[in-house]
Amino acid sequence: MRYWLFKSEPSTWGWSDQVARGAAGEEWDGVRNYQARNHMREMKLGDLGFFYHSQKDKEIVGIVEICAEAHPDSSTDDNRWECVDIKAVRPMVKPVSLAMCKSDPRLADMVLVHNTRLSVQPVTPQEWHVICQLGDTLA
DNA sequence: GCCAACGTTGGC
DNA sequence: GCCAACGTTGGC
Repeated sequence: MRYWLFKSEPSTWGWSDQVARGAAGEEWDGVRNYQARNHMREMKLGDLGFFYHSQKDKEIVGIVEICAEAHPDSSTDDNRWECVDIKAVRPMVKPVSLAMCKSDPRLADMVLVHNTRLSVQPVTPQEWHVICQLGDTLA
């Protein structure tokens, strides 16, 4: 089991949109970055991820689960691009802000802290548990 | 709104 | 194959 982080601008696709899809989940489409795509190719059914709001909020707001492994991105005919499907599992009891991540020494090496532009990122198990604690949320 | 970081494109 | 120019993202 591995852990991930999905970044989205809430005005485009936010946590409430994700929750509205329910158990059916939704394609994480539109990614046009090789690093991000490669991470999605590594994802397995049942892997968990954080859902992060970029721009205005800058905080981790929920937990999602991979409900379909990598497949062609239906938003393009270009077969280079693939995506996974994710479904909402539960919200963070308390959102964990970027500022909190930056100020916690245990999260100093987190990709989110230091490669702000990558939209799909790996999260280590240690980082996963620290953030769940900060968010008062069940890992 | 600005700017730094990063990825991509295209000329050579 | 290198590198300058350009576009995009996202934090501040």
